[in-house]
Amino acid sequence: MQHAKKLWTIYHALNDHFGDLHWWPGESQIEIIIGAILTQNTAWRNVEVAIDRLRSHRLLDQHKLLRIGDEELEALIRPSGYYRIKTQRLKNFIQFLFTYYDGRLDKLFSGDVALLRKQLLQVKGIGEETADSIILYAGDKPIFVVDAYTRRILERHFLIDKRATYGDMQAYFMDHLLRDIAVFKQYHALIVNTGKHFCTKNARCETCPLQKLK
DNA sequence: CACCAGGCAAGTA
DNA sequence: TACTTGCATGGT
Repeated sequence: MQHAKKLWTIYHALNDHFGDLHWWPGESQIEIIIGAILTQNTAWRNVEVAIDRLRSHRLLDQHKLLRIGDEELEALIRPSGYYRIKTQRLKNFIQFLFTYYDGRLDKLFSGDVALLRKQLLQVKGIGEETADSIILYAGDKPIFVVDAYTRRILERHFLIDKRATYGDMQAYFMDHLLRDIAVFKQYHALIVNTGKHFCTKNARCETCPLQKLK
């Protein structure tokens, strides 16, 4: 109850400041999935360049990506960094999609969420945050996405201790908020924006909308 | 120049 | 379980 109240207070403070962020940026399910993999430990602006290059080559399409050679894909996504390993990660996902779901995203997202999450985590290169981003933003299914900003903000506001795992933090949100897909999407988006603008690694801004809550 | 960015896997102890 | 390291580009 106490936790729920804090989380809603934070949500409303951030929501008043940033407004509706309409996440995830991306026009199709496959584009969102590709972005989720490419943005791993990488600035989003670099990912945008890579995605635009794929778009201009009409490659935001699992059927096309199934056929593409490693070298061509590496060259196209190079601006997003880790381009060799990310090429393999993208192809790992595409292989998975065709092996178990006939290459169809509607099939991928038609079953049980918990099972889907386990399956995604089997794909080499998809960890918890990437799996949850795919499920929430591409699949439009209720799950909360945790990232480095989430940990930093929760720690700085004494809502979790340093030893908390990803699952601990995810449960913290999912157990104390309404199970509302739109809220989950917006809350994570608000956290990322707060992290980018106010709560960077070694800078804490006095104008952060959360400062006045303390 | 150093440090950071919407992680993950593999190795070590 | 809990650290450590490699992966790579582009902005500040």
